[in-house]
Amino acid sequence: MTSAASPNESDAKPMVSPAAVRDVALTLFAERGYHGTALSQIAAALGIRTPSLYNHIRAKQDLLRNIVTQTTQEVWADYEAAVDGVDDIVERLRRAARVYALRHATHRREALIVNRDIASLEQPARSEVLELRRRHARAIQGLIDDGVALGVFGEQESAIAAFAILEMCVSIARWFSDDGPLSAEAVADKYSEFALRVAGVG
Amino acid sequence: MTSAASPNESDAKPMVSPAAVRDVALTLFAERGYHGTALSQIAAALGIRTPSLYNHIRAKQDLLRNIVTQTTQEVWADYEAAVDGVDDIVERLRRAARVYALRHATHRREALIVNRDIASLEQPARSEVLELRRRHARAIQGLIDDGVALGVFGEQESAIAAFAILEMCVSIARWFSDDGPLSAEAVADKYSEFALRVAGVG
DNA sequence: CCTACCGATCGGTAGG
DNA sequence: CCTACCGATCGGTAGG
Repeated sequence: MTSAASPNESDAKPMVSPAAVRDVALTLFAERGYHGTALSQIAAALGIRTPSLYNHIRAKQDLLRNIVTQTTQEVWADYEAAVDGVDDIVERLRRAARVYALRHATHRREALIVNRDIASLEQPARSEVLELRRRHARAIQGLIDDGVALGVFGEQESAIAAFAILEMCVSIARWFSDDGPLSAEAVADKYSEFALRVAGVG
Repeated sequence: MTSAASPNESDAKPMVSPAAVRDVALTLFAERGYHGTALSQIAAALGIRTPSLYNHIRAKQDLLRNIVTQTTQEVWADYEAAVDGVDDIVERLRRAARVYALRHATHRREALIVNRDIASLEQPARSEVLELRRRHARAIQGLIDDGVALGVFGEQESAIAAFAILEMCVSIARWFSDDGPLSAEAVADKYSEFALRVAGVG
């Protein structure tokens, strides 16, 4: 009885790591919010006592900052990769919306936390995250402006349309399930079509 | 110096009421979330001590329940009034989306709380609110189904389109300002157009 | 990884 | 509307 216990839960032995703490925090923050989650709950889910968490993290706030900043940076990297080398403006917007929608179906917990607990993120991280999000929104707005200039998109209110498209995609995190009838890819395809319609394509 | 002090803030005298407590709670819950707001902060904003709040409320949870249930009921009443007596299916969806969008521009704090702190609402209120929201979403989905059956709308995935439309409107609460270039009515008009496009009109 | 413990703050009550 | 106070819980530290 000294080795190879069950992976986690109440009566297990070892098996805790910074990544495991982060994963539990991801689940609980997404469910109850940052302020609604106590470190004692994270510890309990891992089968350890609260002070033992400090072998893996330095502070509760670090968990939030880690989750939110990493996710936001990945969103921007996704965007750049999605439009890189693509010339057609319809295809650029389609891909930008698609990759954003896809992330919200495949990283639901991260998305819920980013969009709910940013106010709980301390400075300077909060400002950095907000700046990166603004850059993303402006990029989407720029795509719409480009399409309008080319006579391909009809929506003149590009800033509002960009917000509407992004937030529509964010909402996927609130209902998507891997057990549902549609795959993450199918949902992403559908939402990228919605995005083009909002931009006034065709 | 015995009567008629400034309306509120630190050095005022009387002027607190259940409605005033609710209004401050609305602002602080919207800013920091339910669990992120302490009753001591609400009291401080009103210029009174924490225990004095209990002359106006019975518990912190009552404030949240009051805000969330009232808002949700108003949303449903808005919907029913908006489509009542309207036959044309395009106009029905336009009005349903318009009134929902308008509410999110004119009741931003309520909207932010409803969409962020429902998990903090205790039972049975939470189930009641979620049921009413589902009814609303199904009603929007029904409008899309009707339009598709009539050959007016092109979007077959009516459930997903309904969610996308609703959440797009919700997001207005995250950026709208009365000081911005567009009025609440202009924004509501724009979003109701977005809604029709998502439904695949024309 | 633990027990023991810290000061601070939480929502809320007693009793004016 | 207040002061005084309650038990519970918070994030976090000491010291193994």
